[in-house]
Amino acid sequence: MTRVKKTPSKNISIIDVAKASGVSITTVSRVINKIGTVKEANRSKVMRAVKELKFSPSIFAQRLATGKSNVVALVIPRYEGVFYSFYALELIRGVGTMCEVLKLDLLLHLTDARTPLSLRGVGGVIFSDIIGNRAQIEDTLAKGIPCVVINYYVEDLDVSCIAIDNAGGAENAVNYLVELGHKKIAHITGDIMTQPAAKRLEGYKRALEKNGIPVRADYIFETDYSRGQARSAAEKLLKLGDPATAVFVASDAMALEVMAVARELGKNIPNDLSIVGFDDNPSGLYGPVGLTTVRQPLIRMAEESVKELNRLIGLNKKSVKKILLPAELVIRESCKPFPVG
Amino acid sequence: MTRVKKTPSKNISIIDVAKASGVSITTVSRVINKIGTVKEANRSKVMRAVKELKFSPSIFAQRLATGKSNVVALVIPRYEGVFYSFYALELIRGVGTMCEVLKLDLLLHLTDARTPLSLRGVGGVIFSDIIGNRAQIEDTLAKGIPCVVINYYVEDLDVSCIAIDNAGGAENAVNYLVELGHKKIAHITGDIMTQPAAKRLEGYKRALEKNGIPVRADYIFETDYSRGQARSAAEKLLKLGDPATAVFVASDAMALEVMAVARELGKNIPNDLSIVGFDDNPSGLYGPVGLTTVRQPLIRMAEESVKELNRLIGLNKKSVKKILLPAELVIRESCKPFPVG
DNA sequence: AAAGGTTTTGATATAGTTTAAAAAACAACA
DNA sequence: TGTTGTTTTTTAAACTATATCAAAACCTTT
Repeated sequence: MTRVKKTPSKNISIIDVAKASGVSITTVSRVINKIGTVKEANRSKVMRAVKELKFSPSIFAQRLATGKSNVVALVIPRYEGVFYSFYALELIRGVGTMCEVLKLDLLLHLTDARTPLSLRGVGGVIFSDIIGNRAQIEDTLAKGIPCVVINYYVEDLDVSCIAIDNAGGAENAVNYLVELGHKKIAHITGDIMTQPAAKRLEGYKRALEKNGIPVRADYIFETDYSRGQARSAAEKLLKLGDPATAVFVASDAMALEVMAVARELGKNIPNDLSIVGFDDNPSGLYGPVGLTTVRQPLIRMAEESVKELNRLIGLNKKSVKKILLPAELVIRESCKPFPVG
Repeated sequence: MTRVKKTPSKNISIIDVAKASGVSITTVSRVINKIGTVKEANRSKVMRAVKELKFSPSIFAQRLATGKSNVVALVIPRYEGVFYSFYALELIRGVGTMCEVLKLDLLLHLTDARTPLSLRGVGGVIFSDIIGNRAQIEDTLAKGIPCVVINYYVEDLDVSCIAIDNAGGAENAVNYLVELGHKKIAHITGDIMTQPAAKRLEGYKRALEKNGIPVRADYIFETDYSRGQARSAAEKLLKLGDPATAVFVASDAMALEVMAVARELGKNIPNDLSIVGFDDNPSGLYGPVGLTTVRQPLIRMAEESVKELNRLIGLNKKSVKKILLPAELVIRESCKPFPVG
C-alpha cells in the first residue's frame, strides 16, 4: 500500500468549508459539483470559503461515497517480439487516447492468464484477445463488471466484442491477386488455433471459390506465425513442382521472411512471386520492396472498445454489442500482374 | 465516473460482520488485516462470520481510511514507430512485471506533455524520459508525490533516476572497433538534443581520444534518429574522399538503414564497412547480416524504477537515488577486422 | 490484596455524495 | 390576513474501513 498524503498539517475537508461558510455539508457538495439548486448568496459564500481554504475534495472519499471509480483495466497478454510490440502498443495507444477523451483512468494488466486478476476498484475491463483468459472473462462477467473483448469475435459468450474482419480482409487480398491474373495462389497460414488465422484461411478459400479457382491442399502451409515455420513453409512453397505465382501470407512478419527466403533462392519479388501480407506492420516498409498487405484498423478498434465499455458502464442493465471492422488492402510493390509484362 | 457496484441488495459491511460475531468493528478489522492481537476465541468467531456473510472489505473505504492507494502511474510519451513501440513495450513490460511482484496497480498515462496530468489517487509516478515533461515532474515533486525518472540521468533536479550508461556503451562499441584494427571510425548520431544521443557521441569521442585517434568532424554525422536522415548520412559517409572503414550508429533502426544504403551502393557488410548499432532492437536480427550492437537493459531499468519508486513510497522522508546501468556489447556479424584478411 | 505491567477491546473521527425528508420560500385564493 | 398548495432550498444520516487513543481485562509480582 502506498502513502498518498502524509497529512503533516490537518487536511481541510468539506466540513471545514461548511463551517466557514455557515451552511451544511450537503450544500457545499452541491456548490462544488454544480448539482441541484443553491441560492446565490449561499453559493458565493461557499465559493469564497473554498478559495480561502484551498479546499480540494478527497478522491478516496468521493469514490467511497459514490461507489464509482473512473478506472478501466486493459488486460493484454505478455507475449514478446517486435511485431507483437507494435500490435500491443497500437492497442494501448488507442485505448489510452480514448480513455483520455472520456476522462477514464487506464489500468494496465499484463497477464499470462494464470494469475487470477484482481479487479478491485475497477469499473470495467477490456480484454485483448481471448486465448487463455476465457475463464477470467467469465469471472469478470459473473461479478457484473462491464467487459469488452477486443480482436476476437466472441460468438459463444454473452459479451461485447470488437474484432477485425479477418475473413473479409483475406478475401480482399486474394481477390486482388486474382484480378492481377494469378490463378495459382498459395497461402501461408498463422496459428490455426487462433481466430484471426482461422478466419484469414477461411477468407482465402472463399475468395478462390467465388472466383472459380479450386482450393489446392498443397498450396496451403500451416504455421504457428513463427519466423522459423514461415521460412520452411516458404522453402517448400518455392520448391514445388508446380509452383504458385502468388502467395497470401497471414502476417507481415512472415511475409518479410518469405521475401528473404525468395531472395536467398535467387527469386525476384515481385517478378517471380507476388506476395500479400496481413497487418500493415510498419516493418513491412523496410527492405527493398514495399509489402502489399491488409491493414488492420488497430487504433480504431482500440478506441471503439473504450467507447463501448463506457457505454456499458453508463448503462445499468446488461447489453451486448458485437462489432466487426473492415480490413482494407494497401497496395505497395510486392505484387505484379501475371503473366508478367 | 464509473459505476463499480450497483448495490441491488445491500452490501455486507464490516459492521454486519461485527454484529454477527458479537465483537466491535475494530476487532473485525484487526482480524481481517492480521494486525495487533485478538483472542483466539474472538478471532474464530469473526472468521466464521466473514465466511458466512462472504464479507469482502470495500477497497474505496480502505483507501479512504488509510489515505493510501496501491496505484503507481507510468507516464510515457505518445511517439510512434516500430522501434519506439518496441522500446515502450519493453518499459511497460518491465514496469508491469515488477508492479505485479510488489502488488501495485499500474496506471498508464500516454502524454504529449501538454496535458496537465491528473494524479489524483496515485501513490507514485514513473516518468519515462524527461523531454517536454520537466514541468510535470517538478509539479509532481512539488505535490510531494514520489517520483522516478527513467532513461534520463537527471543532474539538475532533486529526483531519483535510472538511466543506461550511454557513454560507456558507446565507448565499448568504439573500443571494439579499435581492437579490430579500425582507425577511421565514423559516427552517425541521434538527436543531439536528447541525452542518450549526446552521451553516445560523448562516449564515441572519449574512446577515440583514449586510443589516441583524432576526432574528425567530417566523420560525425548528426541526425534526428529518422530513417531519412540516416539514409542521407550514410550516403555522404560512403562517398567520402577518405572513407571510414567502420561506423558506430546511434540506433539500430538507423544502422539497418545504413546497411541497406551500403548494399544499394554495392558495398559489402562487413567486408567494406563494419557497423555497430545501439539498442539491441530485435529487428537488428532481421536481414542477411546480424547487427553487432550495444544492448540496453531496458527491462531491468524498468523493473528497477518500480523498486526505487516503491522504496520512496515506503519512506516518509525525501530521498534520492541516481542509478546508471551498464550497456554491453553484443557481437554479431556486422564487423570485420581491418585490414580484412 | 494491591500495584504494576501487559494484552485485548472498543468508541470515535475521518472523508464526500446520495437519499430522503424537512424546512423555507413563494404563490394563489378566500 | 390567513390558509393551503406548490416549489425551491437545505439538511441529517447513511455509506465504509482503519487509526488513534482510551479503557477494560488479564496476568505477575510483592
